[in-house]
Amino acid sequence: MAEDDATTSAAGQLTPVSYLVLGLVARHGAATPYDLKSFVAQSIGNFWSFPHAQLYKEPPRLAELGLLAEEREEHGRRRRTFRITEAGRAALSAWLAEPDTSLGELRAPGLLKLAFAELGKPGDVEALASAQAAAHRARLKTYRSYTAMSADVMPWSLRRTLELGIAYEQMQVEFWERLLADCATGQHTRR
Amino acid sequence: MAEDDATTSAAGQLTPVSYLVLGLVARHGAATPYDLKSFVAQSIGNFWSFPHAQLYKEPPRLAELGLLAEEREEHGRRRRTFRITEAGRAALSAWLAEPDTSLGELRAPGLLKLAFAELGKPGDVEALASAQAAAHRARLKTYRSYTAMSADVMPWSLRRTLELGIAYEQMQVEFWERLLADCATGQHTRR
DNA sequence: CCAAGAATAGTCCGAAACAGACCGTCTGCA
DNA sequence: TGCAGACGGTCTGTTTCGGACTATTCTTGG
Repeated sequence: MAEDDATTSAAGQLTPVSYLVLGLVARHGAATPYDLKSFVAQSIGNFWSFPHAQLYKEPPRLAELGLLAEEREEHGRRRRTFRITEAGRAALSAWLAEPDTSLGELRAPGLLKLAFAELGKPGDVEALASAQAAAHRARLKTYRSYTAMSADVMPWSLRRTLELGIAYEQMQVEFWERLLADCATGQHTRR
Repeated sequence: MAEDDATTSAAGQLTPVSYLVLGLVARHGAATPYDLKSFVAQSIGNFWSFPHAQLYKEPPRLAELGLLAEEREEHGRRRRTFRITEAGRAALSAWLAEPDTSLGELRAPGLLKLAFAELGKPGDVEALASAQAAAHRARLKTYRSYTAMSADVMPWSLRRTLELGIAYEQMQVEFWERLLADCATGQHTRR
């Protein structure tokens, strides 16, 4: 397999983190790992946590694959700045072009606890539901405050993901509040 | 710290998987790792994937901590059967009793792709939205078929988590269908 | 002006998680 | 009776994960 087709040859080794990095670098023109860390923290990181160590490890790896170009300060903080290459842009485009049918995961500790609520003491569910509702309400509020951002810092695609985040949190709040209400009326063991 | 308080001493080393195993064993009285694997596959595994290797590794670990009791066939398939101990029941109760405020994660590859959609070709988003909507509709249908199950195999707590699953998938379907509709009318780049 | 502390920027490591290959055992039924 | 498919389990090599740790630069108030 020749190296002149980065799209094909590298695709197998690219993970979600890879595309996250490629996408962020492409969007911003150039970025240091630290920049990536910040971008992630205020966007996708809300849904999907990426340990920052990964955001430092991934760019050099992508550079080796020829998808990014690296340039490093010699002195001071020795920042590493990355830019996307043509091959990188191609790999990103190819990924964006293939529609994804995978469903992802919903790793919610509260949900796991609820699944075994029947084994706990009577009051436990109420407390859980109440805590969860509050936590999700808080996050919903945060998300809503983001909607005020201007289009410059928030491309439409990002705004769309924010909308999903809002819809998700709203659903969670409704779910836990409904559960709480049913607990109050003794409905929860029936149905 | 004395060993006579398993609740306190073991709590630090217990992960979500631990409680999943404790809970399943408690619910069913006794279980082999293989049973756990099956239980997980048809319930929580839909939201949160646990590699089966973990469900084989965790029970012996919990047995060492005194939270499970192990008993093994000497011949044939050499099944390992686990039962919950008093200490295990206590640890589980303690976990259920503390309300959880963590929000969990939403690891959805489609969402990641959407976040960078602005960098792709015009038709890409439609294809993605269409594929995602279809996938979530399919899962929604599966979940709905589960609601027919009797209360024997489906305790109320599990039924509740199923309800959340349904609400979640419904929200996803609506989100992607709305996006698709907006694409058709050229709305997506504005807003 | 300068010291303290906050924010910036990056490295490193051990412990888990993870995916999946692989291997025996048993049951039903053709 | 033989074999397909479900059962039941072990193992291994990578990645991921979380967090501790270091060093540089900026800010601010005394």
